Amino acid sequence: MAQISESDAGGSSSLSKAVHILKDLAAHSVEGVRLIDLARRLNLSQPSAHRLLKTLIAEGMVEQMSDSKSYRLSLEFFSIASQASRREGILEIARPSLLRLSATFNDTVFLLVRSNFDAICLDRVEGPFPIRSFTGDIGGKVPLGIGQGSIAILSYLPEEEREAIIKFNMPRIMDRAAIDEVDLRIKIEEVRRIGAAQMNFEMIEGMAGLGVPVLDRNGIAVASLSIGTLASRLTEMRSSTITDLLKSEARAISNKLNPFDPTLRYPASALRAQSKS
Amino acid sequence: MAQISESDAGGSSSLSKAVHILKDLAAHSVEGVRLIDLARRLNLSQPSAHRLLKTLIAEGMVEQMSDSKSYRLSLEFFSIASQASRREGILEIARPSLLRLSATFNDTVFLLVRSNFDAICLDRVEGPFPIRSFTGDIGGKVPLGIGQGSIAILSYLPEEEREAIIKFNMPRIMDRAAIDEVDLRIKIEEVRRIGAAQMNFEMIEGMAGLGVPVLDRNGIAVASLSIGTLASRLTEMRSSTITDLLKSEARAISNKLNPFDPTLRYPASALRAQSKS
DNA sequence: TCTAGTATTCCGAATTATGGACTTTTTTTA
DNA sequence: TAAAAAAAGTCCATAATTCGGAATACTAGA
Repeated sequence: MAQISESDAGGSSSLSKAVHILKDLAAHSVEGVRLIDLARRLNLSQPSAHRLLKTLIAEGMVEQMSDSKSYRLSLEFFSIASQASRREGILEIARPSLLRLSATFNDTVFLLVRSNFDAICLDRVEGPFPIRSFTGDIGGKVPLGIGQGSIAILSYLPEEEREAIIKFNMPRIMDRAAIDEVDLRIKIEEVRRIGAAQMNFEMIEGMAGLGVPVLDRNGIAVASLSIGTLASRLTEMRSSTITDLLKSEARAISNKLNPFDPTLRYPASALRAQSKS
Repeated sequence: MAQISESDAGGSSSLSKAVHILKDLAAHSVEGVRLIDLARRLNLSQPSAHRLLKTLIAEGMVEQMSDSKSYRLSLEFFSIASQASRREGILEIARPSLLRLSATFNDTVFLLVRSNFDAICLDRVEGPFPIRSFTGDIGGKVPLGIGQGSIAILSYLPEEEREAIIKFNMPRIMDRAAIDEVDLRIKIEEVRRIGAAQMNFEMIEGMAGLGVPVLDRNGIAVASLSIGTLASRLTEMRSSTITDLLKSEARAISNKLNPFDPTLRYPASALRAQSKS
């Protein structure tokens, strides 16, 4: 699954390897990872992998299961991350919307957030039907351009940025979906016209979905709200109601998100006073 | 705040520094962190800090805010971290119980999990009253021995381990609560007798709580279920009902956790087949 | 008990990180 | 608005750290 990723351009280092290790551990967090498998998957020598793991353990990011010798991410890692009070952020703000939507439609609802060239699934509320989606579970990533939520975001990025992303992502997209650049551009135009991304053609058999962007104050997408459901359940009528509700929740989130985003709006100097060590 | 931590014993490395950077970024995630401040706080030369940050950015763990030049953790980091909490699946398994409990009592319910010498709050469902707890929000940590949920776990660890923890944690505990070792040991015995930890003496004024352990098949605590409420609401009668319900939910979780905990019970070989790269 | 297959440790070779000095950019002050 | 100050980012010779082959210690299965 998780490739070594990216062009190895320039500053490779032991740190990169360590990060790859963390990612690999995350990808196999349930069963844990054995040293050998890790080393093989990431093309590391066994001693190197071992040394890095040892350091990561010393730093509390990783732990070794006592039964088997397998390694996995430590909870402290999770704890550190959640300490980062991005908590005040979109996740908490959006959660009530997700719950409302899920309860209203009896479908699975997703919150995707843009991260560079990808959309990351930040939250997900399950409906009663088992849904297969591109993003997979919370934490999953898709290239911008695949799936409704993801396309909804892509469609509402500044043109220049969008172009760059399309250029970069097109190969990745074609790799995973039967779409070419023309299809994608047509789709984007449609999304911008309607304000929502609907999947007519089924990219996963039997599945369908609908996504709308969550915009910042400049009208640029930072996230998206989407639902995934059985294709048979997405009739014309339902689909229009759903779109409306998604849009209104997205707007609600935008409003809560925007009024004060100090990290973006205020001159950096104004904040600095607080951060005396 | 965040110290450079620990004895610098043995394997120091650039990786350690990188981890310190990540922790520092986590601690200052609201405003973002400037290169200089980071370097000063962590005793790094500016070029080193810069180089490490560059690598972390290349790996997608960190991003640079475009307005100021400050750095902060990227969403991908959070994405990886959230995988860490999914390890045992206990989060998903326990959530329904939390919801039920919270709905039944109208109080705040916590799921704590053991992590080395601490208990980490993995999940928390809010009741209508604002509750202050030791663990704080999701992701928060307390030393094992402080608070009901935490004591519930401590009480059901193997004796030897428990002793080691008490020895290690006692200073940290006394630092934060008016309890000495004798009090703690008496408390633990009581918990083991009753099967639940109840806070009679109020450690946070006006607050009270009740916690029960979630045991693995060997009767060792891996987590705890607890509620936090106003002291005035924890009458004798309520308290006994609540205890019963907590216990029954804890047992339910245990059962779901145990019958198939492949990572623990099955010969490692049985699992390996699946984990072909 | 023996025999893989792994995990862990050692250690000399060499690749990599390091920080002083320098350039560029941003912010503050006059 | 310009000049000064502060911070960000870059370069490079030096020094230290990482690297991986090989040896050793475990562990599970036969």
